Amino acid sequence: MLDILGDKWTLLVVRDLLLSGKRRYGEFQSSPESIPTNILADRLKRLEAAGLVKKEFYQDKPPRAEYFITRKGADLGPVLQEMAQWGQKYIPGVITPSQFNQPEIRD
Amino acid sequence: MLDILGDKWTLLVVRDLLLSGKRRYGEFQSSPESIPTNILADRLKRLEAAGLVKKEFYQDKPPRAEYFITRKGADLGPVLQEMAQWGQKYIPGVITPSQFNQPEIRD
DNA sequence: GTCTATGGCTTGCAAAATGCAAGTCACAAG
DNA sequence: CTTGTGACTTGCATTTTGCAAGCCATAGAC
Repeated sequence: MLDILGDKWTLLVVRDLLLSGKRRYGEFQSSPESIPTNILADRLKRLEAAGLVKKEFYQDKPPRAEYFITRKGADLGPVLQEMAQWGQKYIPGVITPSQFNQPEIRD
Repeated sequence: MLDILGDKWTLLVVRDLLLSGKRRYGEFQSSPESIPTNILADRLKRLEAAGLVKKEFYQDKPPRAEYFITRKGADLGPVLQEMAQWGQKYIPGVITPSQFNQPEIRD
């Protein structure tokens, strides 16, 4: 399990998918933590391989895709929420969004 | 937050402290995931610096210490439990101990 | 006394992962 | 036909990891 999630950037991508409703490459890149682009590509691949994320093309020329969270990935919600609470309590300046959007799940 | 926890080995050490009641260097080393010894030393230092762990010497010659979880560290319990549940559900062969021990907290 | 073991680390170094900048590819707009 | 956008890939220097070995103090075995 920690082989998949034991890594800063992976969790961040899952968080964006799950709590912020981000779907596109550019949206992930624009997160304030500014993930390096090659790492982002790599993590999306790994997450897809691990079945936490589904990649779907919404056009062919040029190929453009969106990333959706799967049920398996969405079930990490409680973990992220607990982490958010902990961060809120102990780390000054953590901003937890007051409301989460409910992500669209695709399997 | 992920600066502290976004790393496989750190979480593993916290888990051992929190759920398995381990306190000594050798006990952490003997976990089935077999953390490299230099990494272990480094993570314990970081955890102490981050205030999740307290190091206490129980003898002087030779110096021998035990590591205790702090309140701050113990509050990660719910996160670990959620992770454990997720792992149980999705990763075959994860063994969750049927009972956790209640850790001694030192601040 | 000398050898071996134990606990808790540190050191050296090769291998892997990361971070940054730059390049690519397909198209769309001005 | 030059510029821009989105989604990546590539190259390479830096950092982190993993493995083995070494070290230090003391306790127990012979």
